[in-house]
Amino acid sequence: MNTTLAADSLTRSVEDYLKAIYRLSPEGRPASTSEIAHLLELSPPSVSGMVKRLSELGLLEHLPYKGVQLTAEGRRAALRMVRRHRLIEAYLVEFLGYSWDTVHQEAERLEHAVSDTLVERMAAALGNPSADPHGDPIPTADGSVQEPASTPLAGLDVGDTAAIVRVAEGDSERLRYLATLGLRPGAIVTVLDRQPFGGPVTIETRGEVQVVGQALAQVLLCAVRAAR
Amino acid sequence: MNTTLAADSLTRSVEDYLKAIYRLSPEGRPASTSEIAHLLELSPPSVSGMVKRLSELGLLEHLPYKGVQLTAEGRRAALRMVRRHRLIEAYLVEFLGYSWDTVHQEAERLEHAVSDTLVERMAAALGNPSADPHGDPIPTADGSVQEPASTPLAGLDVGDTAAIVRVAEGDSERLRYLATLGLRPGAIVTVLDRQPFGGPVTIETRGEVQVVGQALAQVLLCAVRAAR
DNA sequence: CTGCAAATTTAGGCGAACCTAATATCAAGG
DNA sequence: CCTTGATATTAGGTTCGCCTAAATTTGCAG
Repeated sequence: MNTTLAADSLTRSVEDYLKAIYRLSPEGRPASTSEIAHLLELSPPSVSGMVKRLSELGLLEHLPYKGVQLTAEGRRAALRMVRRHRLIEAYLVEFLGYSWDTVHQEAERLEHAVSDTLVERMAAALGNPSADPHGDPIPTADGSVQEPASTPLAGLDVGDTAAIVRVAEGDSERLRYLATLGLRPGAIVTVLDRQPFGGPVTIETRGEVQVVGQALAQVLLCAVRAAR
Repeated sequence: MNTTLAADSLTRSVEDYLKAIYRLSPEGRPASTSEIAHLLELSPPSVSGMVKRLSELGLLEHLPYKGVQLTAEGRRAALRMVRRHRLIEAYLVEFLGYSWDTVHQEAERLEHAVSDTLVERMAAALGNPSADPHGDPIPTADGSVQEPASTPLAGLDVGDTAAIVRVAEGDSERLRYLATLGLRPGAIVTVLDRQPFGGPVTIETRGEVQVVGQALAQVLLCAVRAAR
Protein backbone atom coordinates (compact mmCIF):
# COMPACT_ATOMS: atom_id res chain seq x y z
CA MET A 1 0.00 0.00 0.00
CA ASN A 2 0.91 3.59 -0.41
CA THR A 3 2.21 4.95 2.86
CA THR A 4 1.97 8.40 1.29
CA LEU A 5 1.59 10.63 4.30
CA ALA A 6 -0.76 13.31 2.97
CA ALA A 7 1.24 14.67 0.06
CA ASP A 8 -0.27 18.08 0.62
CA SER A 9 0.91 18.24 4.21
CA LEU A 10 4.47 18.87 3.10
CA THR A 11 5.51 22.44 3.56
CA ARG A 12 7.18 24.49 0.87
CA SER A 13 10.45 24.11 2.73
CA VAL A 14 10.19 20.36 2.93
CA GLU A 15 9.36 20.18 -0.74
CA ASP A 16 12.43 22.24 -1.54
CA TYR A 17 14.69 20.05 0.57
CA LEU A 18 13.43 16.89 -1.07
CA LYS A 19 13.87 18.30 -4.52
CA ALA A 20 17.38 19.48 -3.69
CA ILE A 21 18.39 16.13 -2.27
CA TYR A 22 16.96 14.41 -5.31
CA ARG A 23 19.05 16.61 -7.54
CA LEU A 24 22.16 15.94 -5.52
CA SER A 25 21.86 12.15 -5.51
CA PRO A 26 21.64 11.11 -9.13
CA GLU A 27 22.13 7.42 -8.48
CA GLY A 28 21.54 7.16 -4.78
CA ARG A 29 24.91 8.49 -3.76
CA PRO A 30 24.30 10.28 -0.46
CA ALA A 31 24.08 14.06 -0.42
CA SER A 32 26.09 15.99 2.14
CA THR A 33 24.76 18.62 4.50
CA SER A 34 26.93 21.32 3.00
CA GLU A 35 25.92 20.50 -0.57
CA ILE A 36 22.29 20.83 0.40
CA ALA A 37 22.97 24.02 2.33
CA HIS A 38 24.76 25.50 -0.63
CA LEU A 39 22.07 24.58 -3.13
CA LEU A 40 19.26 25.96 -0.98
CA GLU A 41 21.30 28.94 0.21
CA LEU A 42 20.85 28.04 3.85
CA SER A 43 23.27 27.57 6.70
CA PRO A 44 24.53 24.04 7.40
CA PRO A 45 22.96 23.95 10.87
CA SER A 46 19.56 24.71 9.35
CA VAL A 47 20.01 21.75 7.06
CA SER A 48 21.09 19.49 9.91
CA GLY A 49 17.95 20.39 11.79
CA MET A 50 15.63 19.81 8.86
CA VAL A 51 17.38 16.58 7.94
CA LYS A 52 16.67 15.26 11.38
CA ARG A 53 12.99 16.12 11.07
CA LEU A 54 12.70 14.63 7.62
CA SER A 55 14.35 11.39 8.57
CA GLU A 56 12.01 11.11 11.54
CA LEU A 57 9.18 11.59 9.04
CA GLY A 58 10.55 8.70 7.03
CA LEU A 59 11.33 10.80 3.99
CA LEU A 60 15.03 10.24 4.12
CA GLU A 61 17.78 8.09 5.59
CA HIS A 62 20.40 9.92 7.57
CA LEU A 63 23.78 8.55 8.58
CA PRO A 64 25.14 11.28 10.86
CA TYR A 65 28.27 12.90 9.53
CA LYS A 66 27.93 10.77 6.38
CA GLY A 67 25.05 12.13 4.36
CA VAL A 68 21.43 11.60 3.47
CA GLN A 69 19.51 9.59 0.91
CA LEU A 70 15.86 9.74 0.00
CA THR A 71 13.65 6.86 1.04
CA ALA A 72 11.24 5.47 -1.52
CA GLU A 73 8.64 7.81 -0.10
CA GLY A 74 10.93 10.81 -0.15
CA ARG A 75 11.87 10.06 -3.71
CA ARG A 76 8.23 9.85 -4.69
CA ALA A 77 7.55 13.26 -3.18
CA ALA A 78 10.63 14.72 -4.83
CA LEU A 79 9.67 13.39 -8.24
CA ARG A 80 6.24 14.82 -7.79
CA MET A 81 7.81 18.26 -7.38
CA VAL A 82 10.14 17.76 -10.31
CA ARG A 83 7.19 16.79 -12.48
CA ARG A 84 5.35 19.90 -11.41
CA HIS A 85 8.29 22.14 -11.96
CA ARG A 86 9.05 20.90 -15.45
CA LEU A 87 5.45 20.84 -16.60
CA ILE A 88 4.95 24.36 -15.35
CA GLU A 89 8.03 25.47 -17.24
CA ALA A 90 6.82 23.81 -20.39
CA TYR A 91 3.37 25.31 -20.02
CA LEU A 92 4.61 28.84 -19.43
CA VAL A 93 6.90 28.66 -22.45
CA GLU A 94 4.27 27.13 -24.71
CA PHE A 95 1.26 29.22 -23.74
CA LEU A 96 2.34 32.33 -21.93
CA GLY A 97 5.30 33.60 -23.84
CA TYR A 98 8.02 32.81 -21.34
CA SER A 99 11.54 32.20 -22.55
CA TRP A 100 13.51 29.30 -21.18
CA ASP A 101 15.83 31.56 -19.25
CA THR A 102 13.12 33.36 -17.29
CA VAL A 103 10.80 30.50 -16.61
CA HIS A 104 12.67 28.83 -13.83
CA GLN A 105 11.99 31.23 -11.00
CA GLU A 106 8.31 31.49 -11.84
CA ALA A 107 8.01 27.70 -11.75
CA GLU A 108 9.96 27.60 -8.52
CA ARG A 109 7.13 29.41 -6.76
CA LEU A 110 4.20 27.93 -8.64
CA GLU A 111 5.25 24.34 -8.07
CA HIS A 112 4.27 24.68 -4.43
CA ALA A 113 0.89 26.17 -5.15
CA VAL A 114 -0.64 24.16 -7.97
CA SER A 115 -3.00 21.27 -7.34
CA ASP A 116 -2.56 17.84 -8.87
CA THR A 117 -5.59 18.62 -10.98
CA LEU A 118 -4.02 21.73 -12.42
CA VAL A 119 -0.75 19.98 -13.13
CA GLU A 120 -2.52 17.27 -15.06
CA ARG A 121 -4.59 19.81 -16.98
CA MET A 122 -1.44 21.59 -18.01
CA ALA A 123 0.13 18.29 -19.01
CA ALA A 124 -2.91 17.47 -21.13
CA ALA A 125 -2.90 20.92 -22.76
CA LEU A 126 0.73 20.29 -23.71
CA GLY A 127 0.00 16.80 -25.04
CA ASN A 128 1.77 15.06 -22.16
CA PRO A 129 5.27 16.05 -23.10
CA SER A 130 8.21 13.96 -21.99
CA ALA A 131 10.66 16.82 -21.58
CA ASP A 132 10.63 20.46 -20.52
CA PRO A 133 12.05 23.37 -22.53
CA HIS A 134 15.57 22.59 -21.31
CA GLY A 135 15.22 18.99 -22.42
CA ASP A 136 14.96 17.73 -18.87
CA PRO A 137 12.74 14.64 -18.73
CA ILE A 138 9.39 15.03 -17.01
CA PRO A 139 8.66 12.28 -14.50
CA THR A 140 5.34 10.54 -15.03
CA ALA A 141 2.47 11.04 -12.63
CA ASP A 142 3.13 7.63 -11.11
CA GLY A 143 6.70 8.57 -10.37
CA SER A 144 9.04 7.13 -12.94
CA VAL A 145 11.63 8.99 -14.95
CA GLN A 146 13.88 7.86 -17.67
CA GLU A 147 16.89 9.97 -18.28
CA PRO A 148 17.64 9.70 -22.00
CA ALA A 149 21.22 8.71 -22.68
CA SER A 150 23.32 11.65 -23.76
CA THR A 151 26.90 12.83 -24.01
CA PRO A 152 28.23 16.29 -23.31
CA LEU A 153 29.24 18.15 -26.43
CA ALA A 154 32.68 18.22 -24.88
CA GLY A 155 32.85 14.46 -25.21
CA LEU A 156 32.08 14.18 -28.92
CA ASP A 157 34.70 13.48 -31.56
CA VAL A 158 35.58 15.69 -34.48
CA GLY A 159 33.24 14.86 -37.33
CA ASP A 160 30.36 13.73 -35.12
CA THR A 161 26.94 15.09 -35.87
CA ALA A 162 24.56 15.18 -32.93
CA ALA A 163 21.28 16.59 -31.76
CA ILE A 164 21.26 18.66 -28.60
CA VAL A 165 18.78 16.89 -26.36
CA ARG A 166 19.23 18.73 -23.13
CA VAL A 167 20.85 21.75 -21.56
CA ALA A 168 21.86 21.22 -17.97
CA GLU A 169 20.62 23.76 -15.47
CA GLY A 170 22.32 27.07 -15.50
CA ASP A 171 21.68 30.70 -14.76
CA SER A 172 19.56 32.94 -16.97
CA GLU A 173 22.59 34.64 -18.38
CA ARG A 174 24.05 31.45 -19.72
CA LEU A 175 20.77 30.21 -21.10
CA ARG A 176 20.14 33.49 -22.84
CA TYR A 177 23.57 33.33 -24.42
CA LEU A 178 23.02 29.79 -25.63
CA ALA A 179 19.68 30.79 -27.08
CA THR A 180 21.31 33.53 -29.15
CA LEU A 181 23.60 30.87 -30.62
CA GLY A 182 20.62 28.65 -31.40
CA LEU A 183 22.01 26.01 -29.08
CA ARG A 184 18.85 24.58 -27.55
CA PRO A 185 17.24 21.15 -27.46
CA GLY A 186 16.54 20.03 -30.99
CA ALA A 187 19.44 21.86 -32.58
CA ILE A 188 21.72 19.78 -34.80
CA VAL A 189 25.43 20.35 -34.47
CA THR A 190 28.50 18.95 -36.16
CA VAL A 191 31.87 19.00 -34.43
CA LEU A 192 34.46 20.60 -36.67
CA ASP A 193 37.35 20.86 -34.29
CA ARG A 194 38.25 20.16 -30.72
CA GLN A 195 41.21 21.54 -28.83
CA PRO A 196 42.84 19.23 -26.27
CA PHE A 197 43.23 19.88 -22.52
CA GLY A 198 39.79 21.30 -22.02
CA GLY A 199 40.05 23.71 -24.89
CA PRO A 200 37.11 25.02 -26.88
CA VAL A 201 35.05 23.01 -29.36
CA THR A 202 34.31 24.35 -32.81
CA ILE A 203 30.93 23.36 -34.19
CA GLU A 204 28.67 24.06 -37.09
CA THR A 205 24.96 24.55 -36.54
CA ARG A 206 22.33 25.98 -38.87
CA GLY A 207 25.09 26.69 -41.35
CA GLU A 208 27.03 28.82 -38.89
CA VAL A 209 30.33 28.07 -37.24
CA GLN A 210 30.58 28.60 -33.47
CA VAL A 211 33.37 28.20 -30.99
CA VAL A 212 32.13 26.93 -27.65
CA GLY A 213 34.22 26.99 -24.47
CA GLN A 214 34.67 24.00 -22.27
CA ALA A 215 32.22 25.11 -19.59
CA LEU A 216 29.36 25.37 -22.07
CA ALA A 217 30.41 22.23 -23.93
CA GLN A 218 29.94 20.29 -20.70
CA VAL A 219 26.44 21.62 -20.31
CA LEU A 220 25.16 20.83 -23.78
CA LEU A 221 24.03 17.22 -23.73
CA CYS A 222 23.85 15.55 -27.11
CA ALA A 223 22.67 12.40 -28.82
CA VAL A 224 25.03 11.41 -31.59
CA ARG A 225 23.33 11.11 -34.96
CA ALA A 226 26.15 10.13 -37.22
CA ALA A 227 29.85 9.64 -36.79
CA ARG A 228 32.42 10.74 -39.31
CA MET B 1 5.56 58.86 -4.63
CA ASN B 2 4.66 55.28 -4.15
CA THR B 3 5.39 54.31 -0.56
CA THR B 4 4.79 50.70 -1.60
CA LEU B 5 6.87 48.80 0.90
CA ALA B 6 8.14 45.93 -1.26
CA ALA B 7 4.91 44.39 -2.45
CA ASP B 8 6.54 40.99 -2.52
CA SER B 9 7.58 41.20 1.10
CA LEU B 10 4.02 40.59 2.21
CA THR B 11 3.52 37.07 3.49
CA ARG B 12 0.68 34.83 2.38
CA SER B 13 -0.99 35.46 5.69
CA VAL B 14 -0.78 39.18 5.39
CA GLU B 15 -2.15 39.04 1.88
CA ASP B 16 -5.08 36.98 3.12
CA TYR B 17 -5.82 39.41 5.94
CA LEU B 18 -5.80 42.37 3.61
CA LYS B 19 -8.06 40.67 1.12
CA ALA B 20 -10.46 39.65 3.87
CA ILE B 21 -10.61 43.14 5.31
CA TYR B 22 -11.17 44.56 1.86
CA ARG B 23 -14.08 42.20 1.37
CA LEU B 24 -15.55 43.12 4.71
CA SER B 25 -15.42 46.88 4.22
CA PRO B 26 -17.29 47.61 1.01
CA GLU B 27 -17.44 51.31 1.51
CA GLY B 28 -14.88 51.89 4.19
CA ARG B 29 -17.10 50.76 7.06
CA PRO B 30 -14.68 49.26 9.60
CA ALA B 31 -14.37 45.48 9.84
CA SER B 32 -14.54 43.83 13.25
CA THR B 33 -12.04 41.40 14.68
CA SER B 34 -14.59 38.62 14.88
CA GLU B 35 -15.77 39.10 11.30
CA ILE B 36 -12.21 38.77 10.10
CA ALA B 37 -11.59 35.79 12.33
CA HIS B 38 -14.69 34.10 11.04
CA LEU B 39 -13.88 34.73 7.39
CA LEU B 40 -10.32 33.48 7.71
CA GLU B 41 -11.23 30.68 10.09
CA LEU B 42 -8.87 31.88 12.78
CA SER B 43 -9.30 32.64 16.46
CA PRO B 44 -10.06 36.24 17.42
CA PRO B 45 -6.82 36.62 19.39
CA SER B 46 -4.82 35.65 16.33
CA VAL B 47 -6.56 38.39 14.43
CA SER B 48 -5.95 40.93 17.18
CA GLY B 49 -2.26 40.15 17.05
CA MET B 50 -1.99 40.41 13.30
CA VAL B 51 -4.07 43.58 13.21
CA LYS B 52 -1.60 45.20 15.56
CA ARG B 53 1.32 44.24 13.33
CA LEU B 54 -0.41 45.38 10.18
CA SER B 55 -1.36 48.72 11.60
CA GLU B 56 2.23 49.22 12.71
CA LEU B 57 3.21 48.46 9.12
CA GLY B 58 0.85 51.18 7.97
CA LEU B 59 -1.43 48.85 6.08
CA LEU B 60 -4.45 49.51 8.22
CA GLU B 61 -5.99 51.81 10.75
CA HIS B 62 -6.99 50.22 14.01
CA LEU B 63 -9.30 51.74 16.59
CA PRO B 64 -9.06 49.29 19.48
CA TYR B 65 -12.39 47.65 20.28
CA LYS B 66 -13.88 49.45 17.27
CA GLY B 67 -12.56 47.84 14.15
CA VAL B 68 -10.07 48.20 11.34
CA GLN B 69 -9.96 49.95 8.00
CA LEU B 70 -7.44 49.65 5.21
CA THR B 71 -5.11 52.56 4.59
CA ALA B 72 -4.56 53.65 1.01
CA GLU B 73 -1.55 51.39 0.93
CA GLY B 74 -3.39 48.45 2.44
CA ARG B 75 -6.16 48.91 -0.05
CA ARG B 76 -3.70 48.94 -2.89
CA ALA B 77 -2.19 45.67 -1.73
CA ALA B 78 -5.65 44.15 -1.25
CA LEU B 79 -6.78 45.15 -4.73
CA ARG B 80 -3.63 43.67 -6.15
CA MET B 81 -4.62 40.34 -4.62
CA VAL B 82 -8.20 40.65 -5.81
CA ARG B 83 -6.99 41.34 -9.32
CA ARG B 84 -4.76 38.30 -9.21
CA HIS B 85 -7.46 36.09 -7.84
CA ARG B 86 -10.05 37.05 -10.40
CA LEU B 87 -7.70 36.92 -13.35
CA ILE B 88 -6.48 33.51 -12.31
CA GLU B 89 -10.07 32.31 -12.05
CA ALA B 90 -10.86 33.67 -15.47
CA TYR B 91 -7.74 32.11 -16.96
CA LEU B 92 -8.36 28.68 -15.48
CA VAL B 93 -11.93 28.65 -16.72
CA GLU B 94 -11.05 29.90 -20.18
CA PHE B 95 -7.96 27.84 -20.88
CA LEU B 96 -7.76 24.93 -18.51
CA GLY B 97 -11.25 23.56 -18.34
CA TYR B 98 -12.13 24.65 -14.83
CA SER B 99 -15.73 25.22 -13.93
CA TRP B 100 -16.73 28.28 -11.96
CA ASP B 101 -17.53 26.26 -8.88
CA THR B 102 -14.11 24.58 -8.59
CA VAL B 103 -11.89 27.42 -9.57
CA HIS B 104 -11.95 29.38 -6.36
CA GLN B 105 -9.73 27.22 -4.19
CA GLU B 106 -7.15 26.81 -6.92
CA ALA B 107 -6.96 30.57 -7.34
CA GLU B 108 -6.78 30.99 -3.59
CA ARG B 109 -3.39 29.27 -3.55
CA LEU B 110 -2.05 30.51 -6.85
CA GLU B 111 -2.70 34.17 -6.12
CA HIS B 112 0.15 34.12 -3.61
CA ALA B 113 2.60 32.47 -5.97
CA VAL B 114 2.24 34.19 -9.32
CA SER B 115 4.49 37.06 -10.35
CA ASP B 116 3.18 40.35 -11.66
CA THR B 117 4.54 39.33 -15.03
CA LEU B 118 2.53 36.15 -15.08
CA VAL B 119 -0.64 37.91 -14.00
CA GLU B 120 -0.30 40.39 -16.82
CA ARG B 121 0.41 37.66 -19.34
CA MET B 122 -2.74 35.87 -18.29
CA ALA B 123 -4.68 39.11 -18.52
CA ALA B 124 -3.35 39.65 -22.02
CA ALA B 125 -4.18 36.08 -23.08
CA LEU B 126 -7.72 36.73 -21.91
CA GLY B 127 -7.94 40.06 -23.71
CA ASN B 128 -7.87 42.08 -20.49
CA PRO B 129 -11.30 41.11 -19.24
CA SER B 130 -13.17 43.35 -16.88
CA ALA B 131 -14.90 40.58 -14.93
CA ASP B 132 -14.18 37.05 -13.77
CA PRO B 133 -16.41 34.02 -14.39
CA HIS B 134 -18.68 34.99 -11.51
CA GLY B 135 -19.11 38.46 -12.93
CA ASP B 136 -16.95 40.04 -10.23
CA PRO B 137 -15.12 43.06 -11.60
CA ILE B 138 -11.36 42.74 -12.01
CA PRO B 139 -9.45 45.70 -10.57
CA THR B 140 -7.04 47.30 -13.00
CA ALA B 141 -3.29 46.94 -12.57
CA ASP B 142 -3.10 50.48 -11.24
CA GLY B 143 -5.64 49.71 -8.55
CA SER B 144 -9.05 50.95 -9.49
CA VAL B 145 -12.27 48.98 -9.56
CA GLN B 146 -15.66 49.93 -10.71
CA GLU B 147 -18.47 47.85 -9.38
CA PRO B 148 -21.13 47.81 -12.07
CA ALA B 149 -24.56 48.80 -10.79
CA SER B 150 -26.83 45.82 -10.30
CA THR B 151 -29.94 44.72 -8.47
CA PRO B 152 -30.56 41.37 -6.83
CA LEU B 153 -33.04 39.25 -8.75
CA ALA B 154 -35.10 39.41 -5.58
CA GLY B 155 -35.55 43.12 -6.10
CA LEU B 156 -36.93 43.02 -9.65
CA ASP B 157 -40.58 43.53 -10.51
CA VAL B 158 -42.83 41.09 -12.25
CA GLY B 159 -42.44 41.61 -15.99
CA ASP B 160 -38.87 42.86 -15.81
CA THR B 161 -36.36 41.35 -18.15
CA ALA B 162 -32.77 41.48 -16.99
CA ALA B 163 -29.32 40.10 -17.65
CA ILE B 164 -27.54 38.36 -14.85
CA VAL B 165 -24.30 40.26 -14.47
CA ARG B 166 -22.84 38.74 -11.37
CA VAL B 167 -23.26 35.92 -8.91
CA ALA B 168 -22.15 36.80 -5.40
CA GLU B 169 -19.66 34.49 -3.77
CA GLY B 170 -21.00 31.21 -2.57
CA ASP B 171 -19.96 27.65 -2.00
CA SER B 172 -19.35 25.19 -4.81
CA GLU B 173 -22.60 23.42 -4.16
CA ARG B 174 -24.65 26.51 -4.76
CA LEU B 175 -22.70 27.55 -7.83
CA ARG B 176 -23.02 24.10 -9.32
CA TYR B 177 -26.76 24.20 -8.77
CA LEU B 178 -27.07 27.60 -10.39
CA ALA B 179 -25.04 26.38 -13.34
CA THR B 180 -27.45 23.51 -13.92
CA LEU B 181 -30.24 26.08 -14.15
CA GLY B 182 -28.23 28.13 -16.62
CA LEU B 183 -28.20 31.01 -14.16
CA ARG B 184 -24.78 32.51 -14.73
CA PRO B 185 -23.49 35.88 -15.85
CA GLY B 186 -24.84 36.65 -19.29
CA ALA B 187 -28.08 34.74 -18.86
CA ILE B 188 -31.26 36.67 -19.67
CA VAL B 189 -34.18 36.22 -17.33
CA THR B 190 -37.72 37.51 -17.20
CA VAL B 191 -39.57 37.71 -13.93
CA LEU B 192 -42.93 35.95 -14.24
CA ASP B 193 -44.04 35.99 -10.65
CA ARG B 194 -42.87 37.07 -7.25
CA GLN B 195 -44.27 35.95 -3.93
CA PRO B 196 -44.36 38.52 -1.12
CA PHE B 197 -42.63 38.25 2.26
CA GLY B 198 -39.40 36.77 0.95
CA GLY B 199 -41.10 34.11 -1.07
CA PRO B 200 -39.70 32.54 -4.23
CA VAL B 201 -39.39 34.27 -7.59
CA THR B 202 -40.60 32.59 -10.76
CA ILE B 203 -38.55 33.36 -13.82
CA GLU B 204 -38.20 32.35 -17.40
CA THR B 205 -34.79 31.82 -18.92
CA ARG B 206 -33.78 30.11 -22.16
CA GLY B 207 -37.42 29.23 -22.68
CA GLU B 208 -37.65 27.40 -19.38
CA VAL B 209 -39.54 28.38 -16.26
CA GLN B 210 -37.69 28.21 -12.94
CA VAL B 211 -38.68 28.91 -9.38
CA VAL B 212 -35.88 30.46 -7.39
CA GLY B 213 -35.88 30.74 -3.60
CA GLN B 214 -35.17 33.95 -1.78
CA ALA B 215 -31.62 33.03 -0.79
CA LEU B 216 -30.58 32.49 -4.38
CA ALA B 217 -32.55 35.44 -5.64
CA GLN B 218 -30.45 37.66 -3.36
CA VAL B 219 -27.25 36.30 -4.83
CA LEU B 220 -28.12 36.74 -8.50
CA LEU B 221 -27.25 40.30 -9.40
CA CYS B 222 -29.00 41.63 -12.46
CA ALA B 223 -29.02 44.59 -14.82
CA VAL B 224 -32.54 45.37 -15.96
CA ARG B 225 -32.96 45.31 -19.74
CA ALA B 226 -36.60 46.13 -20.19
CA ALA B 227 -39.51 46.75 -17.90
CA ARG B 228 -42.97 45.39 -18.53
C1' DC C 1 49.60 7.67 15.33
C1' DT C 2 48.67 12.24 16.45
C1' DG C 3 46.92 16.54 15.59
C1' DC C 4 44.58 19.83 12.75
C1' DA C 5 41.25 21.65 9.45
C1' DA C 6 37.01 20.96 7.45
C1' DA C 7 32.49 19.27 7.85
C1' DT C 8 28.78 18.41 10.81
C1' DT C 9 25.91 18.54 14.66
C1' DT C 10 24.22 20.54 19.06
C1' DA C 11 22.90 24.52 21.82
C1' DG C 12 20.45 28.43 22.18
C1' DG C 13 17.70 32.20 20.02
C1' DC C 14 14.45 34.75 17.02
C1' DG C 15 10.28 36.04 14.21
C1' DA C 16 5.99 34.64 12.03
C1' DA C 17 1.69 32.91 12.79
C1' DC C 18 -1.09 30.31 15.13
C1' DC C 19 -3.49 28.61 19.65
C1' DT C 20 -6.04 28.66 24.64
C1' DA C 21 -6.97 30.90 28.92
C1' DA C 22 -7.42 35.03 31.33
C1' DT C 23 -8.57 39.86 31.41
C1' DA C 24 -10.49 44.14 29.83
C1' DT C 25 -13.92 46.96 27.43
C1' DC C 26 -18.27 47.98 25.55
C1' DA C 27 -23.13 48.55 25.10
C1' DA C 28 -27.60 47.38 26.34
C1' DG C 29 -31.38 46.23 29.66
C1' DG C 30 -33.19 46.12 34.06
C1' DC D 1 -26.63 53.67 36.89
C1' DC D 2 -24.99 49.32 37.25
C1' DT D 3 -24.62 44.68 35.95
C1' DT D 4 -23.97 41.33 32.47
C1' DG D 5 -23.02 39.01 28.19
C1' DA D 6 -20.69 39.73 24.00
C1' DT D 7 -16.61 41.25 21.89
C1' DA D 8 -11.83 42.35 22.01
C1' DT D 9 -7.28 42.33 23.79
C1' DT D 10 -3.36 40.69 26.53
C1' DA D 11 -0.66 36.90 28.43
C1' DG D 12 1.65 32.99 27.65
C1' DG D 13 2.66 28.87 24.89
C1' DT D 14 3.61 26.01 20.43
C1' DT D 15 5.59 24.80 15.89
C1' DC D 16 8.15 25.83 11.84
C1' DG D 17 12.13 27.31 9.82
C1' DC D 18 15.71 29.92 9.99
C1' DC D 19 20.09 31.95 12.34
C1' DT D 20 25.00 32.24 15.02
C1' DA D 21 28.22 30.36 18.14
C1' DA D 22 30.03 26.43 20.32
C1' DA D 23 30.97 21.60 20.40
C1' DT D 24 31.97 17.34 18.01
C1' DT D 25 33.44 14.10 14.54
C1' DT D 26 36.05 12.89 10.65
C1' DG D 27 39.74 12.01 7.78
C1' DC D 28 44.00 13.40 6.10
C1' DA D 29 48.88 14.76 6.55
C1' DG D 30 52.94 14.83 8.65
